[in-house]
Amino acid sequence: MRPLSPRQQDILDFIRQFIEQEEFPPTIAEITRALGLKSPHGVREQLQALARKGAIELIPSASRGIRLLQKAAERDGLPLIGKVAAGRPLMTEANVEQYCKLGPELFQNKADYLLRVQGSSMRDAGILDGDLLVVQQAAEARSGQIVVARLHDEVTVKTLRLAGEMAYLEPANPEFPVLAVDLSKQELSIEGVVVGVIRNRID
Amino acid sequence: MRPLSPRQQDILDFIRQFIEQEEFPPTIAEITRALGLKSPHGVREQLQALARKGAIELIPSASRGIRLLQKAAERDGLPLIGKVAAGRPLMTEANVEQYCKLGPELFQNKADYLLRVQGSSMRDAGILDGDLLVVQQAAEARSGQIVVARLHDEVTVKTLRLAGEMAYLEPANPEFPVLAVDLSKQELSIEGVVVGVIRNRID
DNA sequence: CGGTAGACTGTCCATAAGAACAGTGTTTTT
DNA sequence: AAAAACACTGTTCTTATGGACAGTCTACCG
Repeated sequence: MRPLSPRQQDILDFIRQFIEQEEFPPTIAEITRALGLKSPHGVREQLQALARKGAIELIPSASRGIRLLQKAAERDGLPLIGKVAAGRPLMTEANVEQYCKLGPELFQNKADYLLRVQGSSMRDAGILDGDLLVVQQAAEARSGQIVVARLHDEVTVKTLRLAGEMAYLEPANPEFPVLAVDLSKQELSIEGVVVGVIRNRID
Repeated sequence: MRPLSPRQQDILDFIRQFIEQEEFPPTIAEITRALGLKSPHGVREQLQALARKGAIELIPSASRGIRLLQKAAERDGLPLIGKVAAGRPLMTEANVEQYCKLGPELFQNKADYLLRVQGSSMRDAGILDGDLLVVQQAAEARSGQIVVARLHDEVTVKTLRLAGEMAYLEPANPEFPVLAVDLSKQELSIEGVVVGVIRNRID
């Protein structure tokens, strides 16, 4: 989306806030008054500019015919990725089981997708089989973070430890082995960082 | 709220569906057309009836001035209860830290409120200090369920075990003791059943 | 048996609101 | 230096929309 001018941002912010408060979009005249302008035509042009830039959609001849075109994540929620098909990127249509709405209050807007945990290798970190991990997409991670990583075409969730050229993928369960990766020889790709956990089945 | 007539329910359903699809409420004329009616006045009366019955709010003179009055949980999200003030019921205004929106896809609409965990007595059940428990309000629970219970004016989260007149509140951490309650002598009140866990701080 | 609520048709009015045209001046980009 | 985008004022036109009045018919409820 092309960048918005400050004034266009003002208008967009006002529309957003108005919808939040009133539950329906404002009329052009209401926007005009709110911005302290005297003629509705200026606002009208700005709305058309916003529509051209893809920020909103204008429904012709409909009163309050303004629709915000926010990103899919806000409208449909976060994609929930269940089984991961081998060899394909995580966020593929085929991997998405459903979409889950999650307020931005939790996870501070960091969440990009949800991933269903398979196995109990992170049990001692309070991550159990069947839990949903809240993942922020990232290509890099700091040592000590719990990451979603891809190694030999397999996706795994482990605590990342970095030491020079070596990377260690540590489980949080003594029954599982630590995976050691020599970054100069093998490729380890970080898919994301775990920022939260959701468990919706108790027992 | 007084019961709605079938026709009023139709209209309410249509408004709901229209908002879902278009992101703004319909005009009276649009409702009229959608229901296959020929005069807008009938619809108008029905809308006023719906407003009297508290299902909607009509904003005078505003085009599309219909506001759905659904329950607070749907609009504001679930109340998040942080520290519990002693001696007072859980769901008191003063106990609510904030409201969190959670889609109904997770937790199948069972969630009534969120409760912040204090302490690690349920560690081995994957419930850690600071986690948010998703709680369904209930006065009774089955043996084996993880419950929010009140004992001597103190709120605690434990696994419930029932055996005749005795109730046991079992922690999921060997460092904590099992609480035994003789139901014929002491009162144990169940506040709710844990139906999920949310962790929004990793590390 | 009258009263009330529900479920409409049909007409009319005032105004709310989108759409369009004619301008003005500034800033940014090419 | 010209073109394009930005940021407006001001006016006019049409239609979309809420609001009101006058009726009709049915089903209940006490």
